[in-house]
Amino acid sequence: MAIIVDKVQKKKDIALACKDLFVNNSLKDLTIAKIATNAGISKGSIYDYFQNKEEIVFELLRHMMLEHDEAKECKLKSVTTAKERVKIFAEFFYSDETKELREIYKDFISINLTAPNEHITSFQTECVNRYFNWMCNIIQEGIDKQEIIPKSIDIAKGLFALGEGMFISSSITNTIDDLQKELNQNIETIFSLIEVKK
Amino acid sequence: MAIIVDKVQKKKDIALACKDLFVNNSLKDLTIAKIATNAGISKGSIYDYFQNKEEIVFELLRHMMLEHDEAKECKLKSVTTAKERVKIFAEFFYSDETKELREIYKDFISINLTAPNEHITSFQTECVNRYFNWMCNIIQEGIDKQEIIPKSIDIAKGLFALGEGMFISSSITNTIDDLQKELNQNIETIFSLIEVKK
DNA sequence: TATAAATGACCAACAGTCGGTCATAAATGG
DNA sequence: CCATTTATGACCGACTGTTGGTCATTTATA
Repeated sequence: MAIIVDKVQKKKDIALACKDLFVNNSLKDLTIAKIATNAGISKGSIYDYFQNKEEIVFELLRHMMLEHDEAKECKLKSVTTAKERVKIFAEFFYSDETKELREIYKDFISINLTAPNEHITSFQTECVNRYFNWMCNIIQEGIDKQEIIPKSIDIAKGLFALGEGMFISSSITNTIDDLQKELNQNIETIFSLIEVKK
Repeated sequence: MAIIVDKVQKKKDIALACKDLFVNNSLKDLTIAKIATNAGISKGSIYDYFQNKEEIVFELLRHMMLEHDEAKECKLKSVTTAKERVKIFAEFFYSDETKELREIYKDFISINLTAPNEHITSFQTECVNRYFNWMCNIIQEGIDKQEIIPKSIDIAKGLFALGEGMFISSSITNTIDDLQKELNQNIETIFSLIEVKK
């Protein structure tokens, strides 16, 4: 009897329309009014689709991550060794292609640290868990192929956390001069320790 | 001609008076008015000492960290091996004694990720750099004592970042069941790789 | 015409400002 | 040495502008 909009699709449209806005502005400087204007709808309508500003960030992150994960999956297939794969994994934290995603990711971390939002984080929990598992699989494959020693599996999650920790540290304080260099050097060293000696 | 208050001391007093408030509330729920009431002064006076809410967090963090670092220094002296020292270092991320400090630390990370605040972060940069160096020294000492192999030094910063990354991940998403267990297991595994074989 | 979508005026809460008040230390003078 | 004046900085809270979020009303379409 009346138009029925696809709420799921519209949420996605609104979030993606604001991508540049979120990427180029600090979350604090962004107002609902600006976001609404940018998305070409009114302030009131924003609230028909999202409960607050934070939810828009989550929606945006969700879609950018899905896109990124597909690209990553492809790239991971293009190499064969566990070490190469781990390095590709670490690219998330410094490469140019993921610059925009990282900006949103920072907003996401920031939101969740200041104002934990139980019901929204489920997707992100899944997502990070998926990364942990992904890393575990890469390591396990390396073990199965006898590239690296069995106990490498014990530091699989740690490898991901190492990247995350360095990323946060270098974002917040300038305690790391060159994230890419530092990260890859750590990976090299760790692999020299876990590689099977022939 | 008039009373001159020790601004440095008063900043400290205000910040410390609000410790419980910051520890027990999410930063978002705290208003300047609440903070002022809690500190026993007026809203206007808050602005005589701080530019905004964020600065109070920084001030508070500064003092809690200094206190924590002294305690840590003591504790580090009580053990002898690099592995034990690294484990003590990692306690920051999960122990009961540092619970309050961690809450403020989370606020600090959150603030800096959403609204980088150039002129204030210098202390924190120093602080984190100090932690990095601290860890490097612990590792270097272990190398000098021939407990661990020379190239261990290449993952010293990584060891600290690993803790930070796991801490953030476990705070944000429940992707880590037991931070303490996981962290110590990673340290054990890494040390089993870098320990000098006799 | 019935109903969902979209709107923007509206409100309450908040951060941050500013003119005014007051206590006290210094200066003055008897 | 004490009484009085004066200068100053600490402190306050009313005020302003901005923002997040609501809701009665309007608009569009099937």
